[in-house]
Amino acid sequence: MLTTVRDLGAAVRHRRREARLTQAMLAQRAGVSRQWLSGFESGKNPAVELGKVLDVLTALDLALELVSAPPPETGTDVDPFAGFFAERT
Amino acid sequence: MLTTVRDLGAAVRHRRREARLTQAMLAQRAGVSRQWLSGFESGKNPAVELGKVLDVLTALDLALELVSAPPPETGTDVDPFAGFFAERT
DNA sequence: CGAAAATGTCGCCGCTAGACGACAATCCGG
DNA sequence: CCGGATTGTCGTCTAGCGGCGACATTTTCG
Repeated sequence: MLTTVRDLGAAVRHRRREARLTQAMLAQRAGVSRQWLSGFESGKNPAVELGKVLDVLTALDLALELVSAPPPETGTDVDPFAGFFAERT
Repeated sequence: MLTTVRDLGAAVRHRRREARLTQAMLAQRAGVSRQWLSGFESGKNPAVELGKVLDVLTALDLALELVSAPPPETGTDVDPFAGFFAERT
């Protein structure tokens, strides 16, 4: 489950290597700069443009799925409609 | 399967409404501006920052998964989670 | 129907991601 | 150990994202 930019970057790197592609190759296929890809895979920039990321994923024949994340709260709540009480800080 | 910023935005909007949150509320919880959220849900900006998007997803108890996307050619891949959210036609 | 809430949109502006070129640092095979 | 390939990083510059405030529009509900 991917919740951070770092996770996503690492996953991409893993996948790229499986596909035996260099950063330069993938970058070109995805239409981004090699340097950008380098930084993204390292996850050092939390503000990477989503569009570019998706371009890279596409170039790797990958896509995203939305999954419900484990609520911080305890237990086994299988409640899709959870969270109707306002949490305020 | 989410391959575009638009899809992601639409999914977020859907989810937000299910959670009975206004843009303002969600925006605040996620630490983004209301206007930004408005634009993101409309998918009009392909260059939204991934970090902010992830913040919003987290605020909605959602996360991302990487799935292999069917290459234009080749066989039909199985994706168990297809249609998790309503697809915009 | 009318008022309030929710959402969309505009202009202005600061900030920084990203492109590019160049170079250092690694990695890796022969 | 050496040479090429791969990757990381550093400047510089530009474009455009995002925050904010204000207003228009749409939706909701009494």
